[in-house]
Amino acid sequence: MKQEIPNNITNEALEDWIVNQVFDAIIEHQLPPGHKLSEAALGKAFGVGRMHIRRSLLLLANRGVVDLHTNRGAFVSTPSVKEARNVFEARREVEPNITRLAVERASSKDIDRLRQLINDESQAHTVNNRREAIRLSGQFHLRLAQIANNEILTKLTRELITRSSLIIGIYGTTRVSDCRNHDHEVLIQAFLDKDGEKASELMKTHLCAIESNLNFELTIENDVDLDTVFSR
Amino acid sequence: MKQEIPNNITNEALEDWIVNQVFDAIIEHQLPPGHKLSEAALGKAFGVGRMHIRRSLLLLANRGVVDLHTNRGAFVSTPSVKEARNVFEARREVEPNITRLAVERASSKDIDRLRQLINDESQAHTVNNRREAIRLSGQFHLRLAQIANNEILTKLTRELITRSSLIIGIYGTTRVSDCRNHDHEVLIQAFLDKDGEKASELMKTHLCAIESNLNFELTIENDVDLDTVFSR
DNA sequence: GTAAAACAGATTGTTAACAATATTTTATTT
DNA sequence: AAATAAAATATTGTTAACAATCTGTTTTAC
Repeated sequence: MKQEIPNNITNEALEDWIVNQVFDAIIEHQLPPGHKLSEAALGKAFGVGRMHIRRSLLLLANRGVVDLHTNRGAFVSTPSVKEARNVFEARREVEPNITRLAVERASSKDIDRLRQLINDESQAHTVNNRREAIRLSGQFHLRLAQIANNEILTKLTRELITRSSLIIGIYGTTRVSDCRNHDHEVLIQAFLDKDGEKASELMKTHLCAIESNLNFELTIENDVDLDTVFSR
Repeated sequence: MKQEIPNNITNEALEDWIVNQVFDAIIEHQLPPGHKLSEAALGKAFGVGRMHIRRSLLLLANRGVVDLHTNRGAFVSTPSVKEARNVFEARREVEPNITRLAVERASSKDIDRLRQLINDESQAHTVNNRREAIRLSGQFHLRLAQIANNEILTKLTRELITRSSLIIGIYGTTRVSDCRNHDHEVLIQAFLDKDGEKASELMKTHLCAIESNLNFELTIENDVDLDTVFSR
């Protein structure tokens, strides 16, 4: 059973789409850390040639989601505890400042859309959609960078979010984003008050809270059938 | 005349090496912004197959150094004024914090190596080696992230430095890094005093100074022979 | 004479076969 | 029976040929 590729997809977007599919599967614990990603199996699962798979794997490696070993192939990355700590330290150094910028530059429409993201995330939690909740939580942080209106900062943030999502997906406890939902709401208030300093502080403690809820005990998973993972 | 490839280079490093060669050529104004990078010409210049070239171009595109257009090829990126502003805004938001961390974590040996970099940069200026001066200036900033001892922050910084170097290479006035050399020396003093706040402030003003020395009037260059550019 | 259309050339995108390397299985020896 | 060695299998890396697309030129029509 091969995955259905969306119609009218451009060549360039195809590889991005594959990248996201694989990434989501990792977040959902369907592809455990260290799992071998064979080119042939992926190609068969997605119904595309090896070339596209190889390019996608290169992009995934560039994002730190998989590790490439010469002549041995690609493996789902297993972020070390140290790397996880580094990612959150980086976020603590970067995102509070971005949040301050975002407060300065946010329109009322921006704030509305932030609120919408919070609602969607809440919804995902009530239906126990773990992947979607993690994704939306990341989207919230990414949106802040977009509001700050700086493409470079947005790209940096996206990289941090990607790594974070991987880490939370692997090491996060089930309700980790749930108990944080309130943080996002308080942050909204700081936006309404145009209080950049407050928002910056809130973001910092928010990130500390997320990190403190990680659990670094790995669960070993069994065999995986790529065709099953990528078909629905 | 094809470029000589270093002996005993591993497959993986080959593409990184090509990436750096192309990047250097762009910094040195040998490859002007907007210039078409044909796969065949590059392959011939480096004496490697198209596959390696295509992978290198993908990596360069990922770094924002070249733009890829489907069915049309790769072109040297022309950072817009807006993008240049964004890069420096991003650096102002990120690097002062990294500098503060670096001050907290720097050993006396680290400080010595920073001083060495400043000397090398000075040397490059005296012999009018523009590319080397830009590279070393970037190395100084990168070293700060390494001293902060966080691989993620180091990677983010490397991306910012890469984009910056491209921008300075294209828009920078000849003596831009020269008059900034003193800034780096003052920064060293803050390191010796273990004054993280001072260092953070100095970094911020330093970055503002660099940005204010950019000149956004493009000079149009003529034809380029890749074989000549990449051989010496 | 200008503009549109058709053609020729060149360049990129894709596929498939081949080569090199790693992994697994089998066989042999102690 | 365990460990090592050798062969078979499978996987990745590379190359080259082919297809699709674009670019520039020439031709043709108005």
